[in-house]
Order: sequence, then structure tokens, then C-alpha cells
Amino acid sequence: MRRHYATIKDIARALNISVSTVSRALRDTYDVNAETRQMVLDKAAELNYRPNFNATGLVKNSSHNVAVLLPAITNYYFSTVFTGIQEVAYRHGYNLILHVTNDDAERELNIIRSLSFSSLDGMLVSVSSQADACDHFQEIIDDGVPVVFFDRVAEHVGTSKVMQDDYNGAFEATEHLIAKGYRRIAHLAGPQGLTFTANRLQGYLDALRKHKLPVQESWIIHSGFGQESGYQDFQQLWELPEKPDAIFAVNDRKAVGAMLAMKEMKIIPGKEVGVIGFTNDPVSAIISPSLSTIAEPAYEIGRVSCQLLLNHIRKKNFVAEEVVLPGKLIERESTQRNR
Amino acid sequence: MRRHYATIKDIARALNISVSTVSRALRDTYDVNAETRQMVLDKAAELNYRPNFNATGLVKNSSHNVAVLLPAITNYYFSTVFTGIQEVAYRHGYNLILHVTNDDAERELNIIRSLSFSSLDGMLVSVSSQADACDHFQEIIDDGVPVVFFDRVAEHVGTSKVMQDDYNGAFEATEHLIAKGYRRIAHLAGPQGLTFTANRLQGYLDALRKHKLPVQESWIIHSGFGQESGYQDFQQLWELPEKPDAIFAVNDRKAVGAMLAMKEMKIIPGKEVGVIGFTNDPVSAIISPSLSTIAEPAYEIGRVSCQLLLNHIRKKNFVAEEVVLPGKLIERESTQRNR
DNA sequence: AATTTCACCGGTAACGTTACCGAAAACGTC
DNA sequence: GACGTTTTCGGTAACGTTACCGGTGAAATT
Repeated sequence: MRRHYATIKDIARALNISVSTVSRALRDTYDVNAETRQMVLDKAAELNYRPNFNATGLVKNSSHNVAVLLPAITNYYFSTVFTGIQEVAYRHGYNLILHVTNDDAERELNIIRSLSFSSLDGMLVSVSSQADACDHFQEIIDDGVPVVFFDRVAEHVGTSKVMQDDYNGAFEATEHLIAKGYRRIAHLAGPQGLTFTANRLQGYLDALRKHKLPVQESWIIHSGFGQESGYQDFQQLWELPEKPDAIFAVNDRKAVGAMLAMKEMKIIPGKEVGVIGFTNDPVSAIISPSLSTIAEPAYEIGRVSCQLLLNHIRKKNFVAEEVVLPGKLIERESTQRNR
Repeated sequence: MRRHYATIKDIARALNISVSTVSRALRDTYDVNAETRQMVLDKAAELNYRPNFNATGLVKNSSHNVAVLLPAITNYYFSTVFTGIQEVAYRHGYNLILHVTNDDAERELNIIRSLSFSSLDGMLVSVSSQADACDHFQEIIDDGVPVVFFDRVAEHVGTSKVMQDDYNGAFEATEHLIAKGYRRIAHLAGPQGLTFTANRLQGYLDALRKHKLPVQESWIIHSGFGQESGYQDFQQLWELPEKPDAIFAVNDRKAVGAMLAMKEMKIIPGKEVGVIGFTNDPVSAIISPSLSTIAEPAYEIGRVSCQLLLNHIRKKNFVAEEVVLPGKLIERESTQRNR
């Protein structure tokens, strides 16, 4: 049976002083004698007192809770971002309520509808990939709830956003393939409608254009983010009359999927078909041949997002910021022609 | 600026009825006319009413929050367990507050100290690996807070526990190596002091004993759970005068680390030295040669743990249960002598 | 000595919600 | 038509905490 936790009243009664004095003593040394304060602190420790966040939240109209909305947690990128978020939240005494949407727009909506914003100080969100409609987020923001988007941002929603430099990363990845001698470069893109899918595609296109290479519509395939998508996409590419000689994948998992398909077809990645990914997922170093990629600053994105949100929560007239963090090319075996 | 959310009082005022009636209408059709109820529901929707969980939590002495304590989230096993937990919690309307300990006992303690159990309905925890002292957990349980341990359990704490069948999994893994013709089998173990490290070690030892194979003390290395640990451990093994011809690693990441070390030394996994892991991390299928392993029911462990906790929260006189879920041998290339 | 100042403390109301009890109205029964 | 029963509602207190204001006594000032 659940025992009764010691409250501020219990301390007051035990010490024969008033609850207001105890309350003051417990959080700040304002209007309270040093001795009294020490007395209260000692008694609180003795009774194993824990503040009731429901009560403080009620009167101060703020819990110390922040909701985090993620498409998934079982992948390197999001779990690393979360770890970064967590680091900052932990240091500032905030709790993180994690909701996973499974990349399902309906579930995302359900979760948002069930949130109690009266017991939430803010939100960190990476939207699900099929969410075309983002009105629900705008509503929340209009209600004055601090929200920070990261990675997958809702473009037309007016609030802070943190992301990696998708355009330049994609540009650099594509240019790297070109520098290595590949000429017929395909792109395994993400789902349509996401800002960062579009940005990476644009970086790819502009790099091709700069080097006067042809853009083949059939070499650009939009599909999901999973490994299987990359696997299928490569098979589709290989049925084309005109086959590419290199692949830039929107993320490492799709690149890995493509490499597995190549392995089955006895095609050697790098030597015959160059492959580069995006993320720097640990598997990219483990797979053989190892996968060249653009490293994303996942941990940093988490840290910065959370820091921004906390500023937003604390400052009264906070103006939304957009932060873009650079990626970094990591050259490995999958883009080396001669090994 | 944060706007004021509609409360139950606003609804009452707008409809010119009492708050108690609104309260009753809002949650259950008890003692309230159907028309009145519909009126309230409509008005609530119109005003975009959201219940204040701080208030309900205060009066009912229970939020709908469950704390989840994990050593890390950036790995396949824990993130999958969390996904399972999340599935059940979502269906029952519970929020998950995720705390990551980074496998640091001090941080674990800090987190626990800062928890407000008055606004927590229960806890799901996998203890950090260096936590020898688990008194703090016992205190919490004595205070009547429902707690369920999973995977890394605190042995002497009296509460529900959910884990995979470490002993039999390890036994099966070792026996598989033996069946494949390996005879000098080493074990890359986890840190001392953890129940499941001990169980896997025992399974390994008993399998050797059953088949009358020698137990070499120097072939059993205790270290961390990371890939680097596996890498270093293998190097240490290979400096031994008497080298093993197979390795059973306590998890896939250490097995992968060992395989990477082998790769550098031009040793071919499987052919020369058999390797088997534990977990069925997705990398085990991606790495080449692919890694044989014991698949852990991670998702199931999460589901069952959460379900058990919810039962614990709801039933008044709940008796602690221990659930052990079986693993499954997955045979891949790293244990095939002739390929 | 009278007054002002200051440090410290207590009482009350409030935050949004639910539990509990009593009251009023509507209904049925004889 | 008097009575009991049922349905439906309202008022009050409480959950644990903080904000606000007012009061007490001692010290400092004149």
C-alpha cells in the first residue's frame, strides 16, 4: 500500500511553525532566519521530504516537464539527439516526457490531442514524415506554449528550429563522388514533403549542375527512410536501361540497404558503384566496405534545441531563432574506386 | 505570453451550472443528465478544454506519469525495450518520463534523489552496471512506489523483474559453437556484479562442463559493454600463449568489436575463429561475415514490464512476479567453419 | 521615551480538480 | 394527496504548495 509522503505541513507541525515559513525556508533564504532555515532543512531531510510537483505546478502554473516528440527512438540519429537533449535537461532539472510517433501522422495527432499543456512547460518536436498538415502545432504555439522543432521541421510554423545543414551536406557529398570520378550519380531520396528531403535533393541537383552533369529523373527515387527502402530502390535502379555508377543516399540506412542489394548482385561498392550516405551512423564504419558519409551533429542538435527551448521558457519576450549546424564529410571505402 | 487555458470553472460559468456538475459530466455519466452532459462536452470542445493534470494529480494522488530509468538509449536493445514500454503506456494513457543514467552509478543516484514520487505512479528500471548498492531502490519500494526491474535487475530487491533467459541463451550459444567443431572457447563477459553477466557466464561454463571441455581462466575476460571493450579484449586474448578458436561474447557489440580486431589482424571470423554474440542487434546481419547470435526478445520485455507495472499500480495487493522470456539462436556466417 | 525601521513569522486565499453530502425537483405508489 | 424513491444538481472541503499582506517584537533612531 502506498504510504503517505511527508509534506510541508508535516514539517511545520513537527517544528511547531507555520507552513509559510517552511515553504520560504525550503526554497530561498528570503524573510527567514538562518537558524530556522537550517532547522527546517534538517527536519526535511529527516522526514525524507520530497516536494509535490503537482502542487507546485498548480500554483506556479508550470511543471518542470518538457515533452519530446520523435518519429522513432530505435535509430542512431534520434537516440543521439535525445541524449543531447537529456544532457541539458538534466543539468537544469527538467524532466523529459518522451512520445514516439512511429512516423505515423495519425498517432502524432492523437498524442498531441492528449497532451495536457497545463502541465507542460514546452515541447521539442521532430515531425512525422507524412504530416502534411501542421495546423495543430500552430495552434499550440498560438496558445503560447514554447515549441522548438529540430531535424524534421514544420516549415510554415513560426517558432525556433534547429537542423543540420542539409543543403551543403548534400552538395558536398555529391561533389565528393564527382571528385572521385563517378559521373552517373543517382539519389535515393526521402519521402516527399519534408523540408530536409527537399534540401538534400537540391544540394544534389546543384552539385550536378555546377559540374555540368546530366540530371536523370529516373535516377531520383523518393521512398521511406528504412534499410528496406534502400534495398528495393537499388533493385529498381538496376533494372533501368541506363544504370548509374554512384549513389548518394539521403541517409546511411538507405545506403546500407543499397549496399546489401549490391552484395547480393555481386556488385562491389566503391569499385563498381560508389556509395555515400548521410548521418554517420555507427554501422557505416562497421559495414564492409565501410561507408563514406556526411556526419550529422546529432548530439549538438539535441543540446542546442533543448537550450533554446529553456531560453524560450524563461525569457518573457523570446524571439524565435533558426540554427543550422554544419555536417562533415567522412571519407571511407565505399567511394574509393581503386582499392 | 502564455495564454490562459480554459478550466472547468470557465465551462461552468459559460453554462451557468456548478463546477461539480461539469466535473461529473466530463469524466463519467454518473449523477448527471444526458442533455447536461452533452452540453458540457460541447462547450468543452468549443473552449478547447484540457484537463489540468497537476490538479487531478493533486487530488487523486497520482499523475499518469511513469519514470523509466535506462543506462543508455543509443543502442538497439534499450531503445527497442523502450519502444515496447511505450506501446503499452500509450494504449493506457500513461506518460513516460525517460531518464538516462549513462551507466553511471552516481548519476543514477542523483536522478533518483531528484525524483518526485508524489507525482509518479511507478518506475521501470534497468540499473547501471556499477551500482553495487541498491538500497535506494529498496527504500522507494518500501515507500510503496510500484517498481519493475528489467534486464539488469537488482537481485536483492523485492519487486517484479522481467528478463531474458540469460543462462539458457548462453548455454545454447556455447553449445552451438561446440556443435560447429570449435573446442577452445573464450568468453568476453560483462562487468562483474551484474546478475545477467553472471548468468551468461554460468551458462557458458555449464555448457563447457557438459561437453567436458577445459575451462581456461585467462579466456574469460570481464570488461565493459561497448564495442571498444570487445576490440581490446580480443587483442588481449591473442597475446596469450594458448589462443582460443572461438569466442562467445556477452553481447553483439563486443562481438563486433572483436571481429573488427580480427579483421585488422587478418583473421577470418568463422573460418579461423568462431564468433557468437547475444542480442541480435541489426548490425549482426549487416557486418561481414554476418554474426551468429542469440536473439533477445527486447520488445517483448518492454511490453511485459510495462504491463506488469500497470497491474501493480492498479491492483491494491499485487504480488511481485518474475518473468523470464526465452531467446532464440540465430545461425549466421561467423560460426561456419567451411564457407 | 517615543517613534521609526527592520527582520522575521503567521494567516489567508488561491491554483484546478474531485469527493462527499445534502437539497431540490421529479416521479411513482398507495 | 401524502409519502417514499429516484434523479439531478450545488456547496463545501480538501489535495500540497506559494503569494501576498499584515502583524509582532526587537533594534535603531530621534
